[in-house]
Amino acid sequence: MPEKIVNLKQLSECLGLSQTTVSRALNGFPEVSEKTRQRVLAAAAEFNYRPSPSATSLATGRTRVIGHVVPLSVHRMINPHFSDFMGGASEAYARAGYDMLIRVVREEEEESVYRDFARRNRVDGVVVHGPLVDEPRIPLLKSIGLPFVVHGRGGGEELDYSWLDVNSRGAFLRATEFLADLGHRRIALVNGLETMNFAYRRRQGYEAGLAARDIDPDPALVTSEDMVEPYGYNATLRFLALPQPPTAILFSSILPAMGAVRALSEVGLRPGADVSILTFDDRLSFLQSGAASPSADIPFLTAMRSSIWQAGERVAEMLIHQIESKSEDAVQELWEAELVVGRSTAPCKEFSRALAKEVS
Amino acid sequence: MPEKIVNLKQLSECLGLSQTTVSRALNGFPEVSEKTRQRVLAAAAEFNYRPSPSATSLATGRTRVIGHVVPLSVHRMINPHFSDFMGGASEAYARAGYDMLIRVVREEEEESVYRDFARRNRVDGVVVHGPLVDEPRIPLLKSIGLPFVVHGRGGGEELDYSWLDVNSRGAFLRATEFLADLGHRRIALVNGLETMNFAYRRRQGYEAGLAARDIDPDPALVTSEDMVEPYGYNATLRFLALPQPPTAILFSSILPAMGAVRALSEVGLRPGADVSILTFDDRLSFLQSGAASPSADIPFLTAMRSSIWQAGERVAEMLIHQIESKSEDAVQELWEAELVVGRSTAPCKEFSRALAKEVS
DNA sequence: CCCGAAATTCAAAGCGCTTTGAACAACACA
DNA sequence: TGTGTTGTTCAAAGCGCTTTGAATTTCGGG
Repeated sequence: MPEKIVNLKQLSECLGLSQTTVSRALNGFPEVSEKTRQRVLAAAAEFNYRPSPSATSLATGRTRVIGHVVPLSVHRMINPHFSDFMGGASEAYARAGYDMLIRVVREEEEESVYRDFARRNRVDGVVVHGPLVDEPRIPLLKSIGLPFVVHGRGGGEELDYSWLDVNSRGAFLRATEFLADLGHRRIALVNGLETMNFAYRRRQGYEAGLAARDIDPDPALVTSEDMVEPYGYNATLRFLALPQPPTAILFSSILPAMGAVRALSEVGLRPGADVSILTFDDRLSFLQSGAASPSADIPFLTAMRSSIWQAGERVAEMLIHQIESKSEDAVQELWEAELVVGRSTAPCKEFSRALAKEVS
Repeated sequence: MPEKIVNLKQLSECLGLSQTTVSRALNGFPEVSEKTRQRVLAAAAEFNYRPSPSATSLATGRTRVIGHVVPLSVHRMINPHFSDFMGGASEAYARAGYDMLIRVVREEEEESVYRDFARRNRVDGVVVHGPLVDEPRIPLLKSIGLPFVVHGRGGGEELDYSWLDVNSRGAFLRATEFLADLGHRRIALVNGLETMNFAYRRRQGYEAGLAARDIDPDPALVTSEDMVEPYGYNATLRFLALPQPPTAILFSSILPAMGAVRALSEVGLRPGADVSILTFDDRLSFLQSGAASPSADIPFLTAMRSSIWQAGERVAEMLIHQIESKSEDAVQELWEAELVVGRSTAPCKEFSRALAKEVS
């Protein structure tokens, strides 16, 4: 039996009150007597009254929905980094009583979709994903006045909007120095697409790290693509075929790093012992074992870690706060990735030999 | 400058027409003269008019939004199978002009959320994910009259609701027979959680396959957990430590299978040559290389394949059709997984030896 | 017992759209 | 010239909520 639905009017008639009073009682306005409020709440519970979202949003202009606009380009929705971020965000939304709305659009439609969202109150705010080095969405959203928080940063001015980002440059600087300090001189970088600002910054960090250790960058050791597993597999095999293969490889994500592990095992090389592998690790949830297993004491892969799931949660919180406080103040958070040493990195063999010779 | 927004009333005033006529012209009603319709369309384009979704949905009861209710239990939202499905679904929604709404809820709230969705037209329909062997959501949704399509099937009566499923039992029967025909007698199963109906059916297929080849099932060779990478890693190591380790392992997803590959490489065994590995492969997008790489001619893993992305697209289409045609007819689709032979399976060594001895 | 202030409650006007039922033109036919 | 049709257009009544401005009740103090 399709449950009988009751609206505000019916509820107020049952109570012998006006809609105004019932509405106010339900929404916690102060000018309702405590006795009445209790009566109203009791009746609402009894009849299982729920306000209609469309009516509420028509009347108030607020929807309690946050939008995520996803360009159709395969690269985004698809990937587990994105969905882990969304997992975190949707939990935060759930806690605050919001829903998440996803709209997949053709690249060129993105702008007009934001305009619609804003003009017609489809959503109360949006999250901007994967900002490019030159990011047009940020000025657009500012100009139309739709609340937003960026996951990452655009390339230019950074102070007049809210964002949360990981210190990519710092993380890759640190990672490169770590490998160099193990004696590696030929360090490769398997980077993400460098139109994305985070990838661009990672490259900067990598180059700064090389410079800090007086290593000449070699263009043959750098590659930039979409961060999927086969990419790491192919890149690794290509590197190993070089006249002077790298002794360490730095990966932008754990997915290509897994591809690398597969490639190494196929050619009979061991991660760590033969080729050092260090990866940025977003702590993708499906790669973590639930309970702390004993073998997890020393992780397999050496990594710069930062949870993208938590980033999603935090971005959602920031956005909801911005919406509810109606504040215009930009809030920024820069997270540092944590270096976790695992078994996939080791001192460079050539370096050790050279060192031994020198000592003797 | 927050763009000036124009509503139906203003638009009709500019045109010197009534709201009725303008609304009908825009929505393609036949009783508007062609001349007027053209004028209206032109003006709507000029002023960039868009109807307000909340007003429309308040007036019509339709929202052009499809809901996905995701229980908070970590296992679901999190995993790439789910998000690949969602990727496919959201593309189908985009094509049809729908939005996807995601609501994360505590397990025990799920029922009341469906009730709200239905009563207050929050969404036009919902997709049911991961049906259990005994699935309460199906009768609930039927009783409240909210359109839905199930990805998978419940355990009981299957004919009175719409679903799309892969023939899990058939796929695992086939896979088991394939391994048995390579001479393997000790075949392990690394299954998903068997409260899920699909996992339950996979187990049935596996057991049927063993029975068909006169192999006694060994409980020590079967395990059932959440399908993440470390699970496959741990399970494989555990199997290898058995007094009589399996010579072939059947995986319910490519993620634990990847964990297995990692485990094997750590203990110095080769997939295929030493231990055969066969996995169900949902064609997770982030594991496919974009372009057909030459090395992809013979895939690495032998697998039963079926694209979960496409399943998402199709489920979305079925649901939209159900909503728009208002038809009550249940539609079912059962997809067959395709066996793709890769390099991770090979004849059983013991068996080959036995065979050789016999022949000589 | 009356008065003004404070505490409650209410009727009615939106919010922006769809849709019903009626009105109005235009037209052919007798 | 009047009549019935057909083709167009319209005013107004919702849809279910919030919110304004006014009305009503309550209550302490004179």
